Amino acid sequence: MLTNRQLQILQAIVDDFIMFAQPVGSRQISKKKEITFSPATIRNEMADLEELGFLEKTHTSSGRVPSEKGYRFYVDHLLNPQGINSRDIQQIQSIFNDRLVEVEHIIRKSANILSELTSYTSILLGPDVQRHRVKRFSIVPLSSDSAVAIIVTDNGHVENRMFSLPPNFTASDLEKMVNILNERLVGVSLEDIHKKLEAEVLTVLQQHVRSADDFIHGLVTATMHNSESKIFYGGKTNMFNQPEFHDLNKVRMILDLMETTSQVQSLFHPNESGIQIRIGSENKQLEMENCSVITTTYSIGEDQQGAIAIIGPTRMDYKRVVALLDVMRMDLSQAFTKNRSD
Amino acid sequence: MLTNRQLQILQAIVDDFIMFAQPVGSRQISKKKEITFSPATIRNEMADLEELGFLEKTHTSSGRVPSEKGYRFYVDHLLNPQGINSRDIQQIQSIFNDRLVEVEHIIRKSANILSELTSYTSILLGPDVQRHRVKRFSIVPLSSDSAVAIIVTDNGHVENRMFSLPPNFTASDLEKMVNILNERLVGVSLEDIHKKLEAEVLTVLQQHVRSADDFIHGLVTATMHNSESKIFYGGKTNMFNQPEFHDLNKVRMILDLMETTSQVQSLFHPNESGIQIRIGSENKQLEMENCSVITTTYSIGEDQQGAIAIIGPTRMDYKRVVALLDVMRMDLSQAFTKNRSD
DNA sequence: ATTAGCACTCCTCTTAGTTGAGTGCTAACA
DNA sequence: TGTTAGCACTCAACTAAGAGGAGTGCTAAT
Repeated sequence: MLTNRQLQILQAIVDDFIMFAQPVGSRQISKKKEITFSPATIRNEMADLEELGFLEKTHTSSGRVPSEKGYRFYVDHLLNPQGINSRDIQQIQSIFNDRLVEVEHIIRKSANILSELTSYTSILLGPDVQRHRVKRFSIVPLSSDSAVAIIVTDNGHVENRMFSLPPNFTASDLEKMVNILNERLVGVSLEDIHKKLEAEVLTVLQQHVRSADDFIHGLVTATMHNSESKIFYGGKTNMFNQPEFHDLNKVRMILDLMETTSQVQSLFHPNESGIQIRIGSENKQLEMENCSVITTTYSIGEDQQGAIAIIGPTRMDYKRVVALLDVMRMDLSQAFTKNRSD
Repeated sequence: MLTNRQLQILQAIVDDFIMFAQPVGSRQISKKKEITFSPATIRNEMADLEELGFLEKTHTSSGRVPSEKGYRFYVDHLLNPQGINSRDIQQIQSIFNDRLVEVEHIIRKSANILSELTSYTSILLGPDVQRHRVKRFSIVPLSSDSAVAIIVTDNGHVENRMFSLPPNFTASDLEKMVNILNERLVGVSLEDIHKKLEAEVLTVLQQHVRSADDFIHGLVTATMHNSESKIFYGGKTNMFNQPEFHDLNKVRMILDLMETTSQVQSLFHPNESGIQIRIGSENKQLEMENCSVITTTYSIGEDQQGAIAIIGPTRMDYKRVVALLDVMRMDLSQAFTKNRSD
């Protein structure tokens, strides 16, 4: 158990390092007004804190730097939630100023504002399209041998896919088909379409429409690799500002990671609620060794969910980011559920 | 006018510098087998070439480096077109292997393969959606007060936009509306929809559908900011490989530029045909001082056009990139026009 | 228990010296 | 007259040595 004084010193060190990115020494700490004891005392405490694993030295006679354990303790116990200033709130509100109807626009704008306010990189996940339900299914023929299948979901999302038509496929065939599909698929979620098609609809179609096999096959494969939730980025190059990322290789690895959808998605932890903080190697990705990732979720409508992530150095301004994310998630959730009941 | 020997030396220097990224000296050149004269002679010629502005020195006693004028001369006069090897061609062909129907998939894959083959960054512009023509217009109501408008174009592209319905808008209103819109809009290109709506359709609609004003207004604004052609990137971080981009600031500026749609679009010169090469400051963007951009176009269907750009250092392997782009544009054009007449 | 004092560490910056690649010029050569 | 060998000179890049300074740990005094 840490003494009060140790807590105070640990906090001062982490705060200072977050601010200046320089190893912090005992004198530096002693100058702060909330600190009442001498550099020598601080040095003793620092030695203890180091022994406990909360601090590290870069070399024998350097100042101290928080360890991952130090950051962890800091965010768990020393992060007295603090409001953000009104200018920040104003900026966030500006997202909703221009009465944008489309979810996508709002999210895109949110990503940009978040990265601006934090000066880190933001990633926003849109709603999970897989859980939308089919509102309307339609097919628009383009030529004698190709057509576009369109699915509109209850949330107004539109999925579309081109496919080729079997030869001698008539307009009435198509109509029958669309009718059958609408009867059966409306209300089914996108993730279930594939199953549903194979289990029920396939046989019905084969009874009513000739030469449908090819067609169905195309349709099934088309619905198989459905699109995942869209990903929006803000401030991709913001990390260049951070002194810890003056290393080309690190930056490159992170940028590359952000191009890989699956990697990005594994940054999120949709099952946990509230705000999650992963510090350095707590992230599964090796590339993220020197990064912290703060994530949270927001709700879209009744049962949809989106997610937000902020990526920065482990020396991240946790207090500010957590506060900002908190406001953001609330505002987004509110905007998207209000929208719906409009 | 340059002598034969000067041409030979200039070519050797540019080739060498492209390969090794090091200032090249007279000895280095004299060792090449196609060079038959001594270092001293080469030094004299180099001095002349420098005076003529084709070469530069990094300091008094360094080897020579091609100037922008040198590169320009090189690509204009010394770039004997050379085939690419069969492995490259095979890789390019692999884009078309898996019978993808969708333009978007092919383009996405092309961007990746191009960046792999060149080890530079590739940017592909999809077809210019603005010039597609409306094939079908439809509206799907989501709730009592909102709906999705969907436009399917002759090329199978789907545009959709949410908008709010005026209160007391009935299903039959909607049907009338959709019928009118289809009668008038089918065959109109997306860029003209806006005009057409205002000029003709507006009055007709007002006659037939009550309380349509709001609706039309929404529709008009929705069609106004239509989406531009989609942009696909390949190998965004490839430039990290180039020694000239070991400078964080340069990389950052270029990456930032690539996030700005308007900037990216101004890299292209759609009116010129064939393959364009912009070297260093020939690019309008300041950020591109140290880059060369090679662009070309490919055709999609009868009258659509896409574009390709490769961004690399001025010390780019022009010969290879030009050859690759040439194959690529042909293959893409062929694939997309074949697809259509299938 | 706290703190002033002090020896010690080691990073960082500066200066000086060395090396080597490459040039330009001159004079010899074919 | 064009080509080339030879040589003095330049300058970036590397190495070594020394000075300065921030910061520590320990001891002894308060």
